[in-house]
Formats: sequence, C-alpha cells, structure tokens
Amino acid sequence: MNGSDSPRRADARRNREKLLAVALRALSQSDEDVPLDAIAKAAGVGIGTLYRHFPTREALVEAVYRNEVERLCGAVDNLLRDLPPDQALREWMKRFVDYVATKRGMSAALQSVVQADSGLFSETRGRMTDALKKLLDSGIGAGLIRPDVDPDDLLRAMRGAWLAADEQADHAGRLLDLLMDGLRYGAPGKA
Amino acid sequence: MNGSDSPRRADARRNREKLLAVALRALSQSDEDVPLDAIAKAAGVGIGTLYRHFPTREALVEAVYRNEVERLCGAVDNLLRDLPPDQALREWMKRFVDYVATKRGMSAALQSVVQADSGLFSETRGRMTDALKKLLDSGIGAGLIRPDVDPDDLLRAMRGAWLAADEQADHAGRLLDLLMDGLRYGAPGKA
DNA sequence: ATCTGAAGCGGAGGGCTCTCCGTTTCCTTC
DNA sequence: GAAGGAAACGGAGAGCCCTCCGCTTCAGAT
Repeated sequence: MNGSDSPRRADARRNREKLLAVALRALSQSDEDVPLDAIAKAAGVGIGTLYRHFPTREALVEAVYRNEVERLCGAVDNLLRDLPPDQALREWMKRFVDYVATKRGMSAALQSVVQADSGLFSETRGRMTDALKKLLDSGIGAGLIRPDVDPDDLLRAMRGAWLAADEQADHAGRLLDLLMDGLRYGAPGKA
Repeated sequence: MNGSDSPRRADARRNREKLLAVALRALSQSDEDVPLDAIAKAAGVGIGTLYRHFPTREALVEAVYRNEVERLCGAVDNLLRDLPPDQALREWMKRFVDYVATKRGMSAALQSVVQADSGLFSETRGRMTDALKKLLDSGIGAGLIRPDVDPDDLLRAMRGAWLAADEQADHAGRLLDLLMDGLRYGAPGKA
C-alpha cells in the first residue's frame, strides 16, 4: 500500500521482517491472545521497536496478513518460470491451502482487523484473483488449461479445499488434484 | 431483557444503580476513555463490584444506554397522567433531546457496543416508537393531534432536532415547537 | 433475637499495553 | 576513515484491565 514495507535503514528493515516472521508463527499457533512483548522478545527486539513498526496490534496483524498474501502472489512469476503452467498452477494452489491453514489460526486476530479496515479483504481478494488469472492465462496459452475458467470461481473452489483441509490434511491434496483434472484442456465443459 | 436489572439483595441493587448513575455522567462528559476504576471509586464501590455487575466495559455502556431509554420511555405514563396529551408529547420530546445530548457524549463508548451486539439499536428504537405511539394515540383520542402521523417519521424528525441542538441549544426547542404545531389537529396535511 | 449460609463486597496483585527518552547504530559527506 | 546528524533501538515505568479469594452483609428460618 505505502512504502512502509521498506524502511530506509537496513537494521529497521531486518527488524521489521523478523517481527513479521515471528508474529506469523505466534499468531498462527495459539488461538489465545499472544502478548506483544512475547513477540518482541522472540524476535530479539525491544517492545519499543515493535510499537514503532506496528503502532497497534491490528496494524501488526494486518501487516502479517498482507505480507503472506504478497508472498503467495509474488511467487507466481517464479513458479511460471520454473514449471510448466499446469504444474505451476497446481503448486500455487497447494501453497494457498497451506497458507490458508495458518490464516485459520490467525482468524481470531483477524476479526478485530476487519472491523478496523473492512476494505482489507476485498483488496487482498483482488490480488489473489489477479495471481490466479495470470496462472490460468499462461496455462490456456499453452493449451493445457481450458479457456472458460473464471478465476473467481476457482478461488471459491479452493476455499472448499481449504475447508476440507481442516478435517483431514490429505483431503485437501486430493481435492486439488480433482480440481486440476477439471481444469485441464479437454475436460468436459463445466456447465 | 433479563432480570439483571433487579438483583436479589438490596445492597447489590443500590450499588448497581449508583454505578449506572456515575457511569452515565462519566461517559457523557469526557470523550476519552474513562478508567473503570475511576467509575468504581466515584460510585464508592470496589472495582470487583463493578466487574461483578458489568463483566466488561461494553456491558456497562450497554446497561447505561438501556437504562436511559427505559427511563425515558417509562416516563410516558406519568406525563400522560399529569399533563394534557399534547403538552405531554412536547415535554417528552424535550426530554428526548436532552437525553440524546448525553448520548452524544457516549457515542465513542457506544461504538464498541454496537459491534458486540448489533441488535441493540433496533431493539431500543422499537421501545422508542412504542412510547411515541402511546403519546400520539392519546393526543389523537383527545382530538389534539392529527391522526395521520407515523411514529417512525416523528422519531426521525426528532433526530433532526437533536442535530440542531448540537449547533445551538435553543434551536432544538424552537424546532420542537415547530414540530408540535405541525402535529396539532387542524394543521394542513403533511403530504 | 439469633443464627446461618448464600450473596455480595473490596482491593491487592499480576499481566498486558503503550509511551517516553537516553543510548546506539547506521548512512552520508568530506 | 572520521565526523556528524538522523534514524532507530531498548526497556523501564505508569496506567489500565481483570481475576481471585478472604471478609462482610443481607435475608430468611427458627
């Protein structure tokens, strides 16, 4: 959103990233409220530093969330470079499910953020569908993916896989395989 | 809602009422967050007592709010007993504006409550329109008020008077007088 | 009147949040 | 490679929230 992702000084940037990494783990693991000084200590910085980077608890949670979305969407280009489009898509969806599993742990923390900034979700969903669209288009161009898939629909389907992942971990993988089969060029029309 | 308005023991009820009265003043006056122990101290009770009656800050704010609505609406019968219906209506509307002025001071505090219990407003609005309806019907029966007034419309109009009261105190009074004139039997139709 | 146990009270204490400012670290400039 | 100033750091400390439990008070029973 703003340039706050990259503070000027190197130590500041390092600290910021360390805090985000630690906060992601802390917020994902426990459903109770994690004390902010615990996060600061785990990141090896003073509490004052945490508060300078993230003035409120919500700011921290939101930053963690945005950061994860960004990493996920930013991985698209690398995946497309290293893998055939269909495998890239498959891998990306897998990462999504993994990611979203951690988001589940954060859901309590996210609650409060949504109230503070209700635009957050629609915004990140835009980023997600953009990423999906890029993957799909690439697959379509290569003749590997059928051309009539709506990124939004696919995102919804992936949310289904996420729900399945909650019940048993390997269900999600199988669901994604199923999804991939349906997406491939030559599969019967979806309507 | 529940019987929590009237605890069994006399001391408990006394404390509860004292807390509500003090909290109303405290929350109305300052827009910053009032420490709960300050309220407890001002009410002459321990902080533990406050927390027993109102387990959270929101519970306290909500109780204050409900209590005021209740007092306002509960005054209707007395007003109708002591005054002619049109004057009762006028007086009641005046009290509404006074009351709502204090509510304005509480608005910051109410913010958080609305999130926790979004049914609160529609519920109290129902109480308000009921009260208004009673006053109107009484006036209509006495031939003092025109029969085609919708309580809901009137409530909205009163909210207008409230806004006016914000800018200058006596504006509200004049607006209410105007409103009363319009409501009287024999005034031209509103459409 | 007295007794009794249940209801209610108070406030110390522990944990968390957030601010504030003296100290440290970085980057730029020369 | 040294100096200077800005940026960032750390953590003590003050304030607030809320829990917990020993003590007090009330109200019905005798």
